Amino acid sequence: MLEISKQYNPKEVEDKWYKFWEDNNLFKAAANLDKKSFCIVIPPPNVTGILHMGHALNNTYQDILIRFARMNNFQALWMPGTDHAGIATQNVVERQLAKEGLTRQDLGREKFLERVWAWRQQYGSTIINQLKKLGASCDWQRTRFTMDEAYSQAVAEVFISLWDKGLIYQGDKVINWCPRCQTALSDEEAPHQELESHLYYLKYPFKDNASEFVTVATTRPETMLGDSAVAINPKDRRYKKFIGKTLILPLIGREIKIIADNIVDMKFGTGAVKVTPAHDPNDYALGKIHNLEFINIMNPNGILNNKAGRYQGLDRFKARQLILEDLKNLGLLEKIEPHKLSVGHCYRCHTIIEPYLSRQWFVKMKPLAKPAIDAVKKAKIKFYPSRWEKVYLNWMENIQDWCISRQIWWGHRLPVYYCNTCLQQADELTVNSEQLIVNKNGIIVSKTKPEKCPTCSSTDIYQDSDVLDTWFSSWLWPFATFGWPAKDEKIIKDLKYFYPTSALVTAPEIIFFWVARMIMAGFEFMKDIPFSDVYIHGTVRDIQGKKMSKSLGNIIDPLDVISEYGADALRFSLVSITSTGQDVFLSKEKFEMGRNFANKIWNASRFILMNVSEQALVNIEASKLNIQERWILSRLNNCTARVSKQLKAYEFSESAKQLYEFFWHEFCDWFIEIAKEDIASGRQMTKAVLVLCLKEFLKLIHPLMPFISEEIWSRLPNVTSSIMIEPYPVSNAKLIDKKIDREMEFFISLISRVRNLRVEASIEPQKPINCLVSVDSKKDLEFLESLSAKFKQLTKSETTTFAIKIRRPTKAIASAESGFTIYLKLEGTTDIANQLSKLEKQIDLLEQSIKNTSDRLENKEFLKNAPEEIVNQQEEKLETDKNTLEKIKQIYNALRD
RNA sequence: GGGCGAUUAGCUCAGUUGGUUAGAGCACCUGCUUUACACGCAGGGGGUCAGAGGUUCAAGUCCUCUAUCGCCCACCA
Repeated sequence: MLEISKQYNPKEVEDKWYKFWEDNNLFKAAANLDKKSFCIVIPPPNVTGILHMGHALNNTYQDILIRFARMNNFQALWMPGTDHAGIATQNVVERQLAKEGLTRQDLGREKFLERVWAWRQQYGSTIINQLKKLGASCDWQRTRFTMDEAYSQAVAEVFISLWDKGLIYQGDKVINWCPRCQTALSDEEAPHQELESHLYYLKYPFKDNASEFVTVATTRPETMLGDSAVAINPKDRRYKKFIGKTLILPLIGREIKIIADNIVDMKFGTGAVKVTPAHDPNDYALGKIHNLEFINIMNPNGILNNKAGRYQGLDRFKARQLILEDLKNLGLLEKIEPHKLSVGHCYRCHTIIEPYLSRQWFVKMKPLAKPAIDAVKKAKIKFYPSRWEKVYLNWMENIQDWCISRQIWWGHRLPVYYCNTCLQQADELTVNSEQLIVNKNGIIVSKTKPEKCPTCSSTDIYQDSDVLDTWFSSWLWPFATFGWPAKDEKIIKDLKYFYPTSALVTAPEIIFFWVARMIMAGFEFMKDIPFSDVYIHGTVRDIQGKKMSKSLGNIIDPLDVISEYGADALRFSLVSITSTGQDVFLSKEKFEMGRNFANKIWNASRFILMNVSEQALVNIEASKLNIQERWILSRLNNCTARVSKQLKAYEFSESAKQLYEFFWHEFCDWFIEIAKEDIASGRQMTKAVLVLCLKEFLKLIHPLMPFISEEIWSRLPNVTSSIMIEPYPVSNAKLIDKKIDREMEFFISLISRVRNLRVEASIEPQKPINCLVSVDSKKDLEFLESLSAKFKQLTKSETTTFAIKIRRPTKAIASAESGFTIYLKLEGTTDIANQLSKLEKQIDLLEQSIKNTSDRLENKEFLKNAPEEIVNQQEEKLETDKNTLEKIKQIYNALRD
């Protein structure tokens, strides 16, 4: 046993056990009708991803749930996989190409995609390997990728199904456009951030009188090049008379009309608003209603085009500066005011979004949202913490159509084909007020390329070049990972068994992107919820509360923490620090807690293993247990009950604290210390209890700290199989003994008092003392006498006398609590003044407390309203306080004399 | 403009349905090479629970308002 090192070294342990678990297929889960299923689908990390603290937290929770369920005899499946992450991945590969001086256009679509697949081949499993370091017990043989052939079939199937139902349409709309990525984005992909900007007041002269103007206010002056009207509110007295008049658009010289619309806010700016239908969603609506010209002034890359006159070729922000200068020179810039505005930013590259008119594909969301709203309202799906339900419902009830087409190459290409012949014959596609394409001629939606056009039999057919939003594949994750819509027997069996899944664990920023859409897809395609519980955890931040990001340089790399402190330390620290749903502020030092705890577990185990031989342990018989053994079993079962309850309720940090408290402060601090002498004297029952407690504790902690628990487990006598497949401990209520708990509390406070007295009296730590304990009742006396050897051992006293109400010995210092007074024979000098002041303080506190309590008990309202239990409690408290006060006063008076 | 969260010890945070003297980890102070562990042991100091009002026999906990910080949503050009 001596080969066990003094310090726990996770490096020697973790990889070994992970390999063992994988080699023995312990993460594997197939449909098994003899067991209940428990399934979690992993939030698929991006293939470009590297493990960060957010992943560490997210996956630790999932692993805890899965391991807990597995040990509770569920058929537990954690379905892993990665997401192709369209824009993100394309950006990574394009950056790589740029280093070679190439663009994706240089390669062409096909060659570029080959490059991406090659990249994926090389780096795509990085994050999977990192999850393994964390201890994630996913069924890796099932690992899915959103661009797998089967998965892509599911995506196409879904597109076609929605198209057939009229829920997908192509339309011209002002959408969020990223000029850097050069693609459309959904509203969720263009989060707004507030900027300190300006409101510019521009003067537009009248056609018939160039010395008169209408002043408009705008935050994006460059868009004036595309103006096709100025709008005012018809009720606005200032402008009423101008309705229908013509203005000359400065710099461009185009004639534009003044129109009236109720949408215009008279109080904002000047009350007159420039209308740019191709570059603003509101103006677009106005343009539709008033039949205005849609003038697109910009190329997809944010450079102004030939509609921009002499500003053609300039970047949108350079053009803004120049236009302002020019207007100023012409005397047409009235003023500039500081103005806060919130602007959309590309969620991938943070470039400012351009509202941009283009033809895109959309999903009509309102019909999909309905069952998804009901499911949450009727609690078929529950959020933890529940406050997220409101956020979810608010979004769902105001849901907008979803722009799903992206002008990039990496992703699922739209299963849409165009017949050139039909398109040429068809009139320009007309769009009705709902943005639905009315004339579908020429559009063919199909899983594979049709050989000829079903309408005209032409073979001049080409595929739409757009790909689908990444989330258009992710929203199918809970069932497409099982192989839906294929009809193989195995796939159907698995789906039926594991779907709906049990819990989904994710961060709040993913609720709209993914959680909400999965719920909608679940109802639409599986006719059922995708999961019943959604656990939303907080965001991991640095110690100043900032999000961790590479650019801020405030990242704590989980892999560093693992290599320095171990995966168990990482997991345990994260979970204990993070309270339900709150953001967590991290610094490296915080992981010391987990490391220290692992080390404590290690050393306590080392101690037990050094003292327990390989021989068969005696059976534990309740009747043969002594007080401390009964006590620790009571505490163990109390802990077991609470931890199980907490894990079922997603109270992870509570369970971590519970386990920490039990193991460190009850088992190690008291039981092992007390047990040392019993071990020395060869008491077999104590050894059996030690081993039992350790075993049960290891099982309890295993979901949180899988590696160290497995390592120690494997070293225990008579252990042959993995702790992973042990049944999770169940609390035995009969062993929870409140009376013993109270008695031990009494004993513990007695020991603490003695130790405290020692320090106060400056008695050297090792010096044996003579201790007299006076108790109030015979019952207490008997109890203490049964523990008298332990008392001596723990207080290092040479002689100990217990008695009922002894008289105070001369030359002694003393200390008291309600049930006892302790006297230490005084030798040499002691700091009496210090003693007195301590006692005075104690007296003050007690007197205050007694006053409060008796006031309460004299209050008739209190007696009338408070439950009996509380009244009794207060009466008891008054008694014990009085009792203690009396004792302390005696000590005080004696000492003073 | 709406919504949510936070404000408790020097720091980071717990505190279940209101009910004894408000807890933990870290940091701090005093001791300790006590043969499991200094990543440790023993003892200790430290809080007007952001502020104001209210409900109640009883408020850190419930209600209202205020302040500060943070996050999310929203087509104020």
